[in-house]
Amino acid sequence: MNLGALNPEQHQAVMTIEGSLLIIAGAGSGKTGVITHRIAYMLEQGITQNHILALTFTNKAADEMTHRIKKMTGKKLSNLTIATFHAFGVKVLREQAKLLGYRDGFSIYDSSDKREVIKDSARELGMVLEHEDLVDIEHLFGQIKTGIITLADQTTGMQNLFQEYQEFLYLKNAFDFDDLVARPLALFQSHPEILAHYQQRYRYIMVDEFQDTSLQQYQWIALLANQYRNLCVVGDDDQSIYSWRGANYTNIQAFEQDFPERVEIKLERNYRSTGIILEAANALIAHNTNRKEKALWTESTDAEASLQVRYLENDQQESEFICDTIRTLRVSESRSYNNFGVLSRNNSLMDTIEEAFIRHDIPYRRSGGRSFFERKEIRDTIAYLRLADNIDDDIAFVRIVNTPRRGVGKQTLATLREHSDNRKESLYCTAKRLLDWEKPPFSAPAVAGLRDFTVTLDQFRERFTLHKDMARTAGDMIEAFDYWGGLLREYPNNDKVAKWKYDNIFKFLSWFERWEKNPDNLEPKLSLYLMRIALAGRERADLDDTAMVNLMTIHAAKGLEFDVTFIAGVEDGVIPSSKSLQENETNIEEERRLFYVALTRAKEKLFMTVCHQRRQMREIQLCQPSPFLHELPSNLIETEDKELEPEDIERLGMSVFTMFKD
DNA sequence: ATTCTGGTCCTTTTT
DNA sequence: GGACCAGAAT
Repeated sequence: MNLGALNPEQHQAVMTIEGSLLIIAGAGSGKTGVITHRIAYMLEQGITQNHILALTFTNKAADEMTHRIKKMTGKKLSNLTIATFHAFGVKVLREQAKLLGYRDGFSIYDSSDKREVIKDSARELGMVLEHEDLVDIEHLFGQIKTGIITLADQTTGMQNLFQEYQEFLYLKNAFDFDDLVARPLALFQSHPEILAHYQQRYRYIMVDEFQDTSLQQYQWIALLANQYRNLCVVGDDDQSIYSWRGANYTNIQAFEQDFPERVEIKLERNYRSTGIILEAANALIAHNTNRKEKALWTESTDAEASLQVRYLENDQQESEFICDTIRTLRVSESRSYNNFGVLSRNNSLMDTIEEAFIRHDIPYRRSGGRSFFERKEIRDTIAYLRLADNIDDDIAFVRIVNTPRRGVGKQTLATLREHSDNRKESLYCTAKRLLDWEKPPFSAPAVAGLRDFTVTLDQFRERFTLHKDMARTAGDMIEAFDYWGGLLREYPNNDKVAKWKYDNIFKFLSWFERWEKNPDNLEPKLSLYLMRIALAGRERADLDDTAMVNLMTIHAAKGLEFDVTFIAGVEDGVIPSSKSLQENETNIEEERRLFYVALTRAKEKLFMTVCHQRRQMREIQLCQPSPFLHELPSNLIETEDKELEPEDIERLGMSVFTMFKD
């Protein structure tokens, strides 16, 4: 380990391993390096892996850290816990599942699964829900579970629905995302002996991205750290961008109160961005109130550096500009594709850009948004696996019982539901029970379809319990269910699409296989893989290290950096998002932080693009530049074709007029 | 009667 | 491009 490379503040942060520690780490201040060095130092001091817990927000960050520490120490890290809060929650829940009446191999429900369960619960109570109600309730239940609001304050109808929802989850042997934090916390609060057990085990705790912890997550780790009080939190209040998910940057203040003996270290030297970019970012964030004063500084002065704003006519031209610039810079400055990052406030903006990348043959990697794992064929495959693993997973059952089509429709499902509700039995078990009747209460095709389905699935369930060649088994299962035939029927005159989709499935299975066969993987079980992908969700396993341009939301870009960064759609209503401001005007500060995060991703060159008009949901919308642009010192910004000179504003006015004429 | 097929609305950010 | 509801095909 080379501690010499650290600056004095970083050095102090690494060496302070006993007691509580608050590290305020500005953007690009080498935070990850400090955390990994600190863990490596602990190991060097003879602290066993067992006693160390490091919590992060994304799997990517956790993997990156593990990788770096492994490289630094050259040790096998099988007992070191570096995980996301949610993954750590799963670990605790697996260890304590019995206590909660759950069986091993429970399912984890994401928000669309959650919505289905709410629907089921409502149906059970005879409630009819509009789509909007559903979204609201989903949100409400999340808030109840994360402790933002209390169940007792809700109407009796809502309380009943919530109870029913919980009951349904339990019957399906499933947890939703919020449970992964809420249940372990509740367990620690109600069972002192369990808490004591985990306190003994995890004596050194570290939390990354502390500004993004929810109140509940903070309570959880504060409880865990209460015995040994070796808690180190690392955060930057200026990069708090998850308040909509319950993140509460006042946790920093709570920490200061709860751990008065803490040591506080500020990392203010930035190693990432050039002076121009940093100065602009500092000027922007200074507009926020109620923040910890920071002065980021850098010694980097680079002649190549630049900060540009480009005004384009529409989103097509914006995409063209981005493509052109990437292609030009790649050649003229011999940069590799993966040194480029293209960021946007929301997913939908990326569609046009993505199309342009395809048109121009620019290899790209799109993360966040509708990812690989959200493709229908992949979700179907996962549902097959989920049901094979957890027979009570009704949501998976409903998804695939008629995929490919096998004559099991609405009516059959209704009958099935009716019979399962009476007995509190899962749909799959109900189906099997009813099929054994002399005269099953289904139509003839449905009987045949269900029979086929259950027989095949049972056969593969058997094979999965061997925990051997699971990816292979999964492939055989897809084949046995004739997914290929289903695809051909679905795309009768487009077998290219069918082929592509089928290939996706096997690409997915090859990742599964790689995970399964990895020698570092101590417990290759189907349920563990399913949990892993449920938690990794949108993050695609970065298996291919081919150079690709990175296309992502600003949220997804946090913690990353790019030599050349584009921020697309720097327009009023996009960033700051009108939706967000509608919700609450004070959200402007969070939107500003979001923009701050975007700016500070750039190392050398930063391009911001603004369109005059943009196609959104079949309609052409006129756009104004983002008010945040005025908060950047104008002397730093280059606008190559000075389009905002008075005569051009007039021209813009003209085009607005022409628009309305149509 | 039941499954299937073809038209509508809507998209902030994610573990 | 998907979830939803209304008619067509079996």
